[in-house]
Amino acid sequence: MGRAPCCAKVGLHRGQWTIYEDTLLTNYIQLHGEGNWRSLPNKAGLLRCGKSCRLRWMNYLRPDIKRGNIAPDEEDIILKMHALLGNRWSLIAGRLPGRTDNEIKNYWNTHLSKKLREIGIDPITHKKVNDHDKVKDKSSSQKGKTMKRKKNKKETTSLAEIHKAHDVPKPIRVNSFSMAQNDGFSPAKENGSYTFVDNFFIGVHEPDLTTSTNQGSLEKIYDEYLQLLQLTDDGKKMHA
DNA sequence: AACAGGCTCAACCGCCTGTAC
DNA sequence: AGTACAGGCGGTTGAGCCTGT
Repeated sequence: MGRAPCCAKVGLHRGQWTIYEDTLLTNYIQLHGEGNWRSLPNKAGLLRCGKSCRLRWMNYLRPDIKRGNIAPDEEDIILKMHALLGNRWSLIAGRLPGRTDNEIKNYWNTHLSKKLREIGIDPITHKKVNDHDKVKDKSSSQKGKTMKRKKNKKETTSLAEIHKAHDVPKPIRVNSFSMAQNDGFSPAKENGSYTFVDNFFIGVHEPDLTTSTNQGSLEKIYDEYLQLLQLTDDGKKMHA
């Protein structure tokens, strides 16, 4: 028996949300709270898929959404977290209050991955690439819109497989982390303005701890994730 | 000014996971 | 234990804007 679609798609609105739809959704959630996304559109009088409502709320309408450019310290967190976790955008977003996974994903794809490539860092492995690879990559990035659109599934799968090579444990779904600070953090090696740990690129900016986020310093955040990875790794060994 | 190509980001799609029954 | 459903996630798309020629 096949899986039922998340919603009947016939007769539903798609594409850009109107101000009226936004108002309906916001009003409904303010009255009844989040959740029950499947039944929400009917109750709120929206001709939208429940998933679409959830996405609109999470990525745009939520009152705690932070708008505007990504700050350098936020960028550092993204780089460090991506180096540790790969494309676990929701986990990374959990460390950036007011930022959404979609926003971070977009920022990574449009700015950071490009930036890394320009300074000779592979955005997937976070390791230095040689000049030959850089040239190759540059030429491929200049391909036209059509070529970009024709990117097929197979290619993306192989990228996903590369990510798996990080051997990053699949995280449990959580909204945020709260862990004890680990004091066993080894200082990063400096290479110009780039920061490497054992030849593994973890950031462009020198972390400015005087402008750290209200979640704590970057070092602390980084420590937490290292500890998390350590714990998960220990757990695997215990079960093996 | 007009056009083409590039860039950005909101939204969609399909799969995965957790949970209730 | 098996099944179905709801929610969540990451990858991808495409409309609209920007920029260079």
